[in-house]
Amino acid sequence: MTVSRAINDSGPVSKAVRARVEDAVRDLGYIPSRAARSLRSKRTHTLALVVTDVTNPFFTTVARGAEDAASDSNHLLLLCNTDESEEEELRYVELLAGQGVDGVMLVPARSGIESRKLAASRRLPLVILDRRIEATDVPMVRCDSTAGSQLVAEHLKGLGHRTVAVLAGPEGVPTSDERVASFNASFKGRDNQVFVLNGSFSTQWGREAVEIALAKKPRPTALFALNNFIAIGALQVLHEKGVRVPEDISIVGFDDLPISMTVDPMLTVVSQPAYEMGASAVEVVLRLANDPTLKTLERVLPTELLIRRSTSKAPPRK
Amino acid sequence: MTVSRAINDSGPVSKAVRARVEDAVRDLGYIPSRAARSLRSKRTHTLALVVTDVTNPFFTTVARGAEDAASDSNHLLLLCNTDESEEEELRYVELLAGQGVDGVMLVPARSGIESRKLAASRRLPLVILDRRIEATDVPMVRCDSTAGSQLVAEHLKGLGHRTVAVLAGPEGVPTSDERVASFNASFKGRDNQVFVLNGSFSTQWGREAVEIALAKKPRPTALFALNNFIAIGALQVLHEKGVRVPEDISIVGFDDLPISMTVDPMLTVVSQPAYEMGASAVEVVLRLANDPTLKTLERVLPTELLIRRSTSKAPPRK
DNA sequence: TTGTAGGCGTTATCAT
DNA sequence: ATGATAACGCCTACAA
Repeated sequence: MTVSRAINDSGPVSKAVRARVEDAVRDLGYIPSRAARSLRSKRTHTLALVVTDVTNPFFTTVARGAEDAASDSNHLLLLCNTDESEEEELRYVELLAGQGVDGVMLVPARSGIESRKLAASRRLPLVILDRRIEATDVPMVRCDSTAGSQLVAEHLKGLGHRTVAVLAGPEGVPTSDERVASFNASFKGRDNQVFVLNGSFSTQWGREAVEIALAKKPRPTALFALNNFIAIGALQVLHEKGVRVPEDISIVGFDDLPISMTVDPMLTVVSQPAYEMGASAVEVVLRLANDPTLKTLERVLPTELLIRRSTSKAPPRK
Repeated sequence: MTVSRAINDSGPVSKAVRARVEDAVRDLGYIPSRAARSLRSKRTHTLALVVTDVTNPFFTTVARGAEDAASDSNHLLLLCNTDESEEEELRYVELLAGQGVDGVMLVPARSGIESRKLAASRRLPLVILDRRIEATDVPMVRCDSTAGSQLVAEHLKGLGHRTVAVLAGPEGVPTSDERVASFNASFKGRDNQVFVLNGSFSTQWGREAVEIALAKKPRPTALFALNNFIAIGALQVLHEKGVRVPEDISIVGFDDLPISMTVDPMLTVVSQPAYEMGASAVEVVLRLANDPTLKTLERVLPTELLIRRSTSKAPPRK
C-alpha cells in the first residue's frame, strides 16, 4: 500500500520510505500492471480509433492526430480497420467494449446504429468521426462536407460548366450521400445537368467511373470525385487515354493528399483538416469519458477549396 | 464458474444450463472483462506496433498488414509513433510492458538497445521490424536493403553513371547506414564517386539535399534517395527548378508509393513488401509469445527494383 | 455436471 | 506515516 502511495503520489509517504521505494523500483525494473489497475479503476488508459482503412492518407493523418493527442494525455491508441463493413465495425466495438477501452472514435460504415446501441448499453464513450449520421445522442466530430461541396459547385458554375459527373462512393454511406446532395442542390440551374455515379471509395472505381462518365451524353466537362482514391483513379485513366486536364476536362477532388506525397500538386480539391479531426476527437471522447452526462455536442471543422491547375473554364458549347 | 465454462467451452456444461447462460448473456449484454481475464491469464490479446511515423505510406502499409494479421488471430493492435526519438521509443516500450501486451513489433530509432533490455527483463516478446541492428538475440523481420541498394548501384553503373549523390537519412539510423554502405560497396569503381548527404527521412531534407547535391563538383548525374519522402522532396525541387528527369539527372528512390496514390508512377524505386512485413511480424511475434524459448530467427523479405522512367543513360562526359 | 476456494496485482477504506 | 483488509472479475484446481 505504501508502495502504491509512493508511486502514485496518492497519499503521504515519508521521504525515507519514498527513496527506498524508488530504489527498489529501479532495481527490480518494476512496472505496475495495467491489467490489475484497470480491474480496480475501470480505466485502461486506452482509446480506440475505428476507421474504414488506415491506408487512406486521410485516415492516416487522422490517426496520427489522434495518436499524438492520446499520447499527450497519456493514453494508448488502438487502431481498427472495417473496410466499410458493418459487421466488422460491430465486431470491433464489441471487442473494444470487453477490452474496456476508455473511449471509441468511430468512422461508421453506415448508420452505426448497432454500434451506438452497444456503446450506450455498456456506457462506452463513443464519438462519431468524419461522417454525419442521423442521431442526436452521440457526439460527432466531422468536417463541413456540405460547405465543401457547395464551394465546388460554385467554382464549377463560375467556370461555365453545365454538365458534371459526380464520381461518388457507395450509396448509403453518409459522407458520399451528403456530398452528392449538397452538390446537387448548389449546382442546380436552368440547363445544368449532374450525373451521379455511385460505386466505392477506391482507385479502381475511379478508373471505372471515369470511363462511364466520358461515355455519357452530353459528355461532362467536369468531374467531381468524392474522395482522393476516386480522384486518383480517374486521373490515371485520363492520363492513360491522353485526355488533357484541364484543357479537355476539369476535375475536382475531395480530401487532399499530403503535400509530402505529391511531386506536383495540381488537383483542385476540397481539403479537410484531418490531423485536427483526430486530435479533436480524442479531446471530445476524453471529455465524454470524464463526464458521461455531457450534453452531446457536434464539432464541425471547416473545409477549404484549394484551387489548383486541374480546373479551368468550360469549353464553349456547340 | 459454470458460466465461465459455458462461455469458453472449457469444460462440461449441460445443454439446459448452456442455453440458460446464452440467454442471460444476450439479455444482459454481457461481455467478459478483458482486464480481469488478463490479470489471471497474463494475456491481453493485444499487440503493439511501434513505428517512427504512420504517416509514411510505407509504415501505413506495414500497419495495415499487421492489423489484418492481428485481427485474424483475434488480437487488437496498438499503434505508436516515435518520430525517430529513442526516448519516445523507450517510453512507449515501458508503457506497453506495463500494459502487458502480448508482443511488440518495433522499428527501432537507433540500436534499440534500451528497449531490448527492457523487453528481455520483462519477458516481453519483441520483434525488430524493418531495420537491421547489431544483435543476435532478437527476432527481426526486415527487407533485404542490401540487395536493393546493390541493384540500384548496378542499374546506375549500367547506365554509365559515375557520380552519384546519395540522399540519406540520419547517420546512425541502421536502415540509412546499411543502404549507404552497400551502395558504396557495389558502386565502387575506378573513377566512380559517391557523395553521401546525411539528413533526415523527410520531404524537407529531400529538398535541401538536392540543392546541396546539385552544387557538388563534379555535378552528380544521378541521385539515390534513401526513402520515399526524400525522393519526393527532391523531385519537387527538381520540378520547380526545371531540371528535367531523367534527361538532366536520374533519380532512384527507396520505398514505393502505393500505386493507388500516384497518377503517373515514374520514379524508379526499390520496392519493399510492406504489407507482408507487417503480417509477417505479427506471425513471428505471436510465435515468440507462445514459445519464449524459440531460437531467434531473422526473416528477410525480398526487395525488388522497379525500373520506371526516372532513370536513363548518363549524359556523355566532357 | 456443477460448485467452492483462492489468487492474479492493484487501490479505497479503515485502522493503527 | 504506515499497514491490514477487502474487492475488482475471471479462471485453475479441487471437491461434491
